[in-house]
Amino acid sequence: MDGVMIMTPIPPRPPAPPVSKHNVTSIDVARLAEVSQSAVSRTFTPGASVAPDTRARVLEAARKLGYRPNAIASTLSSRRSRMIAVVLSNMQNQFYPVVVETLSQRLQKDGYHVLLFITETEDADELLLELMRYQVDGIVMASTHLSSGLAQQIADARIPVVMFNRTSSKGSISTVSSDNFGGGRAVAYFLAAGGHQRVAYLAGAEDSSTNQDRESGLCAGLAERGLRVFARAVGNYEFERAAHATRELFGGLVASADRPDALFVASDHMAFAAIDTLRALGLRVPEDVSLVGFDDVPQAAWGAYSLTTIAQNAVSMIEATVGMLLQQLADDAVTRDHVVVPIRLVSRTSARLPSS
Amino acid sequence: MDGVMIMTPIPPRPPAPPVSKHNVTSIDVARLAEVSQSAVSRTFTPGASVAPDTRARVLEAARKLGYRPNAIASTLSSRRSRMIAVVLSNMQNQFYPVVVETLSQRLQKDGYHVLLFITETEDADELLLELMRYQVDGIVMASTHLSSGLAQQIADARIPVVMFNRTSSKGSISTVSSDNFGGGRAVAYFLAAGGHQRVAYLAGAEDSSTNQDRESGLCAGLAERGLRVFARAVGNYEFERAAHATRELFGGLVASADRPDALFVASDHMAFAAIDTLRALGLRVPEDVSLVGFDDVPQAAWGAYSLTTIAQNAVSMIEATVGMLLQQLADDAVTRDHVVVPIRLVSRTSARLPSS
DNA sequence: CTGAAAGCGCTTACAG
DNA sequence: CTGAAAGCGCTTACAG
Repeated sequence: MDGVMIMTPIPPRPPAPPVSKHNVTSIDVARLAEVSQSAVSRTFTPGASVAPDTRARVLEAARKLGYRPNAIASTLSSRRSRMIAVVLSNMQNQFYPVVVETLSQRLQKDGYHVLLFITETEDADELLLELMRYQVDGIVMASTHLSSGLAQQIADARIPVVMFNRTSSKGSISTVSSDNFGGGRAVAYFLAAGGHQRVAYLAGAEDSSTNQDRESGLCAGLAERGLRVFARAVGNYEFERAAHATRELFGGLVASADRPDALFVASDHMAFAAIDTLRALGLRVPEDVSLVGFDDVPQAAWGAYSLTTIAQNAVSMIEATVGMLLQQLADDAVTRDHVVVPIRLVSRTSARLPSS
Repeated sequence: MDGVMIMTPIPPRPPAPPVSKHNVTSIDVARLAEVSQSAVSRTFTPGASVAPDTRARVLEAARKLGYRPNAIASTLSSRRSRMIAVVLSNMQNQFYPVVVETLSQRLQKDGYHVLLFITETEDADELLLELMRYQVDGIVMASTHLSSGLAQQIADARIPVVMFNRTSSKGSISTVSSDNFGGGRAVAYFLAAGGHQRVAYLAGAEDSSTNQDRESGLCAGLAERGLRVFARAVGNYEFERAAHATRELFGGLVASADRPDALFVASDHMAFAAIDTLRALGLRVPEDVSLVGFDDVPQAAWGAYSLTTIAQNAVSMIEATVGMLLQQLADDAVTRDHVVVPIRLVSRTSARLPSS
């Protein structure tokens, strides 16, 4: 029966109640309240000057009629939609659902709404242009990169953009990211202090700034401790590819003394795949291999993984993002800032502790 | 340094290029193409009648000017926004990120956009009213319930609504859900066939239709096999509460022969908490306790859990949801259908298999 | 504080 | 197929 659906039609609704098709507008309210349409508009515009009793009569009439200002009409005339576009890919990585949830609640708190776009592809240009048709007040890009041509177009249109959890080589767009380099280095220090000699790296997407910075940090930190990256494979931030990369790194060396004794994985999502794979190979975590992830997604704390990882402070990152957006909206000016949010190493049980 | 941010200001942009603040409109395009503004509008309206060479001149002019029709103005005059509101809570449960991703890609394919609302609270009414200000073409409710008063208002406004993964006792709103009763019953059959005698149930939110149907199915199925639910605790679809509920069910009985030998958990998300907790208590899954979840989220397949579970067919559910929405939009009529999508038991290793 | 009126940028009968 | 024009429901100077 797979794939079949059971439809249970319900008899047609009883004849519609005598509700006019006409939506109630500010003019209807004005008529009932015996004021001008402008007065109605002002009553619903924060900060506009309306006499207290005018306002009271308007509100009363609005309540009676069930009036709500039409946000689309308001957008057309005020050029403010109170919509923020959020562009994402990769909802598989639990970091992003957390971000979407926190971000959307944060924006709702300030009366903004989220227009969501999910794209797996690199075809961000067409998508962004489509977004701009909706007169969004700002854009949060937590996915892909921006072509420089498009970045220029958006800047010309005076739409604030923030790149979230990625930096741009051009520096021409505002960015918010964690201290990825510092995170990679902290892992290096931690593993070196734990006496590990052969630290492998499981990379995310090669062309992503997060991966590059985390890896640079790891290399720099290991170098400071007289070590270097012992082995490396690429997981592209994907679960299956991470499992495969782990097999590459350990597959032939399970019984060998020459296998990595530690593995730094560029994201928790890939780290779960790595742990599953190591265990399937018969290797124990952390007795045989210490493992450290990056993100501190909710599952990292789950008992079956208990992942030592670098925590990204999603709340701070979002606070910075929203702050930058709202500031630019308030000033009616597009700026370019680069915020780097500190990270924190969360030690659980997937990596051997420094013996000290 | 936790909580501190490092801001790296970038010098102000060079003087803006000579781009007029004026957005390019259909009038600008009409002027350049030497046609009427109506002709421009028709060129961008699928199905409108425009002579081929008029269209060509318009497109050429539009390309030169970088023109894109303003979707807000279009919404105001056509009363079609091509935006669908999606209301969610609980992005922690990985089923919902999967749904958001699939749903938003499915809608994008048809030229619709997702206006996202995340609400933890039961205060859906205010939220929905706010949504309606944006003239959304339809609403997908994958969260909370609808007060009957509000449901009526929405129906009066002729806005199609689909309740996703929940049913309503009133039947006055379209719904799409899995065969939750059938899923619960399938679990009962499966566990009974595996020789389990003491089947416990870890409930989701008591007032949710999904929980009620899954539990009814379990009870019915067990009854058919001459069994009944041996014990029960409530996890409310939350991870921590599920862990706590598991301790309630097994805490004092670890060494007892009188503890449950199987546990059906109303969602995978809670099932992960249950497995972690059982293991922490020293109980083996499935040797000491068989465990079955519901949803088949991506993590259910992860090695550390390898969860036997009832798979919801998210793609079919979404297809049905979008189909109903688009159909109603096309017919300009609000209907009420109830779609039930078949489920499938996915047997992994967290539950003992029927010996046959 | 208030009202009349122009304007935001489209769509859509209507007449040709 | 085409153009002139009304209208969608607001906001916002402007004048009082």
